[in-house]
Parts: sequence; structure tokens; C-alpha cells
Amino acid sequence: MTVRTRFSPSPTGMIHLGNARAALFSDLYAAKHDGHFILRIEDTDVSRSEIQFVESLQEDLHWLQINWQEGPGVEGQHGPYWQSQRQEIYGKYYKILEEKKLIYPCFCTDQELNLARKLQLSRGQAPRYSGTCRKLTEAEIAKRLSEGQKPAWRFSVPAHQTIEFTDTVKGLQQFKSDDIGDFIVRRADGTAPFIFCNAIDDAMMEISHVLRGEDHLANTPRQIMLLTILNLSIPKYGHLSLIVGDDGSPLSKRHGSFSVHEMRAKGFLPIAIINYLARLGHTCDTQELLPFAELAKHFQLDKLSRSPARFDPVQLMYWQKLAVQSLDIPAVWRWLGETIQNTVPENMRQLFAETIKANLEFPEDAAIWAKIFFHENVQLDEMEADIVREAGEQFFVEAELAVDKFGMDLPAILAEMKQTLGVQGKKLFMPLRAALTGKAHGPELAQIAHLLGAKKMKHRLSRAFKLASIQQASGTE
RNA sequence: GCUCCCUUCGUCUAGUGGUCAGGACAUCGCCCUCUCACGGCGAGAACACGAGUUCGAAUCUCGUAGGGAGCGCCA
Repeated sequence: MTVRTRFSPSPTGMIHLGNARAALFSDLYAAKHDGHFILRIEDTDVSRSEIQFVESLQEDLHWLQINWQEGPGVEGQHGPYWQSQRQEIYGKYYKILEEKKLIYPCFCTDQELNLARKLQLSRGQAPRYSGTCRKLTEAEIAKRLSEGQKPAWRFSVPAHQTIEFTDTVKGLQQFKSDDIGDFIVRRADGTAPFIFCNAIDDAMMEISHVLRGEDHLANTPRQIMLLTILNLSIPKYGHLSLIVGDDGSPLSKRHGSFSVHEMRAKGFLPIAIINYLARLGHTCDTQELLPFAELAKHFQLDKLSRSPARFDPVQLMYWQKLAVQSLDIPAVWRWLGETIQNTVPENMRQLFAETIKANLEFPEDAAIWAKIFFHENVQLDEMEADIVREAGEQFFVEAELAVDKFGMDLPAILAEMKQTLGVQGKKLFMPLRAALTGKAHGPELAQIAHLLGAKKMKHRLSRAFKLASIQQASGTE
């Protein structure tokens, strides 16, 4: 059997980490089995769908390296891949259902429905369509239609049945049809709602495996009923447990920014995100940072966890660090982005990227170093100023002399200062580091020296000298 | 309220009747080292609770508690 999976977002917002995970898993599964991954845009809710979201969604997916073999921009055998363009397909099935008397028109208004729901809820019952319009006679229906009322159509859920299926993640599932109310399969305006078109499209597109959020679990028996009655093929369904925030509640803006778009803007690397996601609620038998193709090889449906997983930003950062370190220098340079690139002199690019790479998590970290290296002065914080004062005037006198003598050759400078001052180790390096960079921590000093150049080094050392002498003057009072 | 799903270190998880309950991230300590990071070594840290089945239960059964989802002319 050819594996065909799909991701079917509705373009009502930016793509989220949870969505991205469902898409990723679907793609990984297809890739693992040399199948097709299909992107289908479920834009049937015209009022909420926006074209801009369709575009950003595709962009985000591509950025994550989630690529579809059929879908928008990649036409295939089973198009169109926009649900809004598939409405006539559904018409055919409405006809069959109507002929078989499996659906009926419902004239109930929103108010009536809401009232009934509230009543049932207050009585401790599950809110379910009561079946008012199911009992309508032909004559009554004809009368209402002639009055110009526009009905929605509901599926007559059969009584006393058990719908069974084996979820590829959660195992055997059983639902009683008596727990399921007659649901709408066709809106009053003639369009098909999710439950219907999603199932029909999966069948039409010959989807073999559906991986979707657990929130769809209860929809599954309905869709199976429909497909069974229409004699269409039923995909294997697997329901992914949801991702929750660190407090166990559903992931939301409260927990930070988790739209793929924002993560991208922040500087997350796609490889970091997909490696993290592939190990969230899924066991991967290796701990290495893997490219997409490798991730696909290691993806297994039976390694999917049944329990909800917490999103852990710290663990994500681990993958981000690995991902950054795995980048080669040209890739680091590109990743830094234009703003930072513009602050680094052309001939310094290679050295700059090499020097700070190990200290980077995001491009914004590089911005700090670019400022330190290429702006005129550095600002010392209290701790760094203390280090400078403690070293004393003489330290910086000697340092300046050494720079005069050896330029930016730091090993030589250090050797000289070791001689003249008789200090070494931390006492030698820290004051220099503080004076030159304004920070107690950072990359290799020898490379920093080359980034700064002798002139800037002298300038900063003389400023450090002044700082140290003020301290000495006041200290002798 | 009803239906369904879930419950192993702080987090992600391995584990399918007999394990010193394993790994990763995080934390802490040591080493490496001019600092941070990297790397190496090590430590602390978990079977939600209660019954039952069994010679033996994280593993099977039933309850309880807690968390989540669904119950739309949204998807």
C-alpha cells in the first residue's frame, strides 16, 4: 500500500507549534515509507479564512523543511487542494445520502439549538441534537421549503451501534452511536462543514494515514460512519496527544511565542525545531541532531506517546545550541541577518563568525559582540570595572607598552606582561578581557585582539588605565 | 453534567510480571581551561493513590484523585 498522509490546516491564523508537529509527523511518516505528503487547505469557513494566512502557512512549512508532494503549488492527481474549490464534489455525495434517506433537512434556528443545549446541560445530560426535525413529515418539509426556509442537513445517526476502530496511537477505540447526536453535514448555505468535507477529501485523495490532534478523536466515529455508508475508503487514524505548557494547561500565548513565524523571526533554526518536536511525545532512538531525512528514518508510529507532553523551552534551547554549533561559518554568517552583517567590516566577517560562534544562541547575541568589537568604546559594568581597578594602573601601562611592541599578537603580549608584571593566569587575562570587551565572559581573547586591532586595543587599555588610576587616587586619601 | 483520552526523576521518556527502574535535557560537584560555552567524569532525582490477581507488579484488573479533549450551521 502506498502511504499517503496529509496536513489540512484551516487558514485562520499563524501556524503554531502544535500544528507544525502534526504536519511534521505526517510528513516524516510519508517520507519514511516513500509515500506522498499532501497539503490541503481547508478554507471552507470563508468568514475566518484569509489568504495571507495561506501564504504564511506555506512559507512556515517550507522553512521547517516540511515539503508536500501534492498541494498548493504542486498540482497532482487529486486536486484541487483547496477545499473551497471542491464543493461540487460533495454535492454528489449529498445526493446519495439524500436518496438513501440518511440525511434530513433541519430547520432549527440557532436560538432554538442554543436553548436546547442549555436545557440539556442543566439537566446533566450531554448536549446533543434532539432530533426535532428528524420527525418532520414530507408535507411539513415541503411547506417550510416553499416558505423559503433554508435548512441545514443532518446525518441520521443510527441507533444502538458501536463504532470501532484501532487508533494507530491510542489503540482500540469504541464509541456508541447513541452518544452521538445527528450532526450537520451540509450548512444552510449549501457548503460542507469540516466533519464532512474533511472525511470525503481524505477518501478522494486516497489518504492512507491520518495523524491529527487528539481534539479530533471524537470526530472520528462520525467520519467513519459517513465513509462506511458512502462506501469510501477509511484511512487509518492516529491521534496525537496535545502539547501543553509548562503548567500543564493547553499551550497558548501565555507560555511565550510559539507561532512558527515568531520563532523564525527570533532566530530559531528549523533543524532545531524539528529535532525538538520529533522528540516531544515521540521516542527517537538516537540523541543526535538529525537532518529531516534521518528523522524520517527514525520515525515510528508505535513510538508516539499517548499522554500529553509539556513544551519545555529549555529543552528546545538545547537543540537550538546544537543546531547553531552544527552550522558552518558561511551558514552562521547568513543566519546572523542583514542588520548584524552590516555592522561587520568586510574583511572581518570570517574571523567574526568563527570567534563568536560558540557563544551564540540567537543572532541578537552576535549583535552584542558586533557592538563590542566594532564600536569605539565599551561600557564596563560594575563587576568588570572592579576587575580593572583591582589590576591597577601599572597593569595597563605595561599592557599598552606591550601592544606598542607586538601589535595585536596576543600571545606575545601575554608573554611580555608575564615577564614585566609577574602575573599570570586569571589575574593576567581577566583585566585584559574586562578592559578590551567590557565583559568577564566571552570568546577566545587572542581572536578578539585581531577583531579589535592594535589601535582600538590601546584606546581601551588607556581608558582602563584611567579607571584604575581614579581608584588608586581615591584609595590613598 | 455526559463521553472519551492520559498519569515513571523538575521536563521529554525507556520499560509490556522477576531491572541496583535505563537514557536525554535541566540542576549540583569535579576535571579541562584566561572567562563563558564546548567536552570528559560523577551525584542527587521518579513508577499519582488505594485495593485486588500473583511466589513476585511500574507492567494485569477494579476503584479514587488529578490533568486534558470532545459534546457547534468552528475546524
